[in-house]
Amino acid sequence: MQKATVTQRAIEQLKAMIGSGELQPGQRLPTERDLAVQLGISRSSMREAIRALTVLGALEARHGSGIYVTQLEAGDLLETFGVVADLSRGPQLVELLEVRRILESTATALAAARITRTQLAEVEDHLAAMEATDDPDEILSHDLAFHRTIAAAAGNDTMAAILEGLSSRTFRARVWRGYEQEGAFERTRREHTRILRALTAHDPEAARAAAAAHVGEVEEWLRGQLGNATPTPGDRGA
Amino acid sequence: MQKATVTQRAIEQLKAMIGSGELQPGQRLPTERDLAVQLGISRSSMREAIRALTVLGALEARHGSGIYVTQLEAGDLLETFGVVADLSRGPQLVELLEVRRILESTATALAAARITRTQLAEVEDHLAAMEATDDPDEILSHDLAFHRTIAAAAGNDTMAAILEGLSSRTFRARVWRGYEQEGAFERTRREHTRILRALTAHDPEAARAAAAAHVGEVEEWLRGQLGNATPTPGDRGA
DNA sequence: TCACCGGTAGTGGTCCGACCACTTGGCTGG
DNA sequence: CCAGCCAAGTGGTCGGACCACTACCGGTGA
Repeated sequence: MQKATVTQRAIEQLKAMIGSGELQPGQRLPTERDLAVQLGISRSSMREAIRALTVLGALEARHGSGIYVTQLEAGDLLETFGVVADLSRGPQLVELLEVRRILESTATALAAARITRTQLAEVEDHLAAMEATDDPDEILSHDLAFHRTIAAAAGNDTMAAILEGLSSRTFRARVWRGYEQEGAFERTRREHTRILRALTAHDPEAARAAAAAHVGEVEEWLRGQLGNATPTPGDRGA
Repeated sequence: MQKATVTQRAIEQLKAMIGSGELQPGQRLPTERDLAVQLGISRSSMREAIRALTVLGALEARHGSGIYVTQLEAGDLLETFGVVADLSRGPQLVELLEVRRILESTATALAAARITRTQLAEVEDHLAAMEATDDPDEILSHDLAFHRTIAAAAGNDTMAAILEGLSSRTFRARVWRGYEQEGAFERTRREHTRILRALTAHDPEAARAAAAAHVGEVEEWLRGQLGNATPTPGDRGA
């Protein structure tokens, strides 16, 4: 471990400082120049280390102000999860959907037990908004909000953040481009309605089943696409 | 979107090139200097962009050789997940364990249905090795391998990679330091044995229950710790 | 007195050019 | 023919300069 690059070591040191609590959430770090001196490296290398922790969601650099530790909450650290979904291809997309199915069904079940009247109304609004427009972008947007609200109601922010990454806009846009063109719209509408009904009835088991079926539907469709000669979005043929 | 920093834009461009398939897995990129010229930025900024995609697991820089696109497999891209676990604190650790419980129980259930004789033997070996030594490090090591082998047998590499991150060495070491000191060893042994029995019997439901109970045990313990005054590992008291 | 505003010191962002460390592949000499 | 050396090319590091932006402080006028 002695032969690691200088930058890599700087990353580890910063990570250790954050992990050990030496650097508290929200706290401001010394300047890039000072940090570089402290760790005995050049400012260039220091900047690379900072950039690394920035993309990981642990640090945040504000131009003209300074470098700060994020709140280290689920949303901050799991933002990179969306990148994974964006760069995944072919069979891996199916695996991701499988993970989503597992988590989403559980989250929906939890939500059924815990959801408040206010949250329930919000879910209903998004469902209504989906049916009120023809603009695909807007539909997708409300679809995402529909599931996001449910995930939030489940009460586990970490799970919600992961699901957010697994449903990121570009990821879904890629898959849905083909999916919705097969007239799957009506089916999606029915599935969403069933989920909402289960939530309203506070019936976890029904909610779990409805959510699993909903995601599983897309999953199955995508699995079928992979067998075809027609290249699936995100599947760059060898 | 026009006002983003130069480096940030370079990151997006590289990401887009990979996502669109313009850059294939394993392919070698132009040199840093050439890339900088292509995107019209300095080499410093280009290096930061490359560093960013390197920590995300999308690129790999080999000193003296060049920059290459990774295979973009689950293991490559989800490596950052371990960092999340390392930097999470207090209540967030419980949420992570909850996610792990959900995924691990499902993975174990899947494994029960699909596991081969060879894999089963491997799981058994790790269990035996755990009981044959007193060295905590070695025990933890075989414990991780025990679950890793099961996750692999489930047949979903993406899920296995996520679980790997959720069980990363430092994460578990932090939690276990206190956990195992409460004589939870014997209980862990019993739980592992029950999991193995369910796998051997190819009984998914029993496997799911055993795995959920296993993780849930630690989860409950940690939840209890948070209420105490005694600072939990990873919980830097305000 | 207080709100406004201009300036200014300090911060991150960008660029440049040089040199170092390592890999690779070809060339040389046995 | 092969082993070993050597040189070109690559990423890694460094230092310094300048730009863009923020935040704070002081003066100014109502």
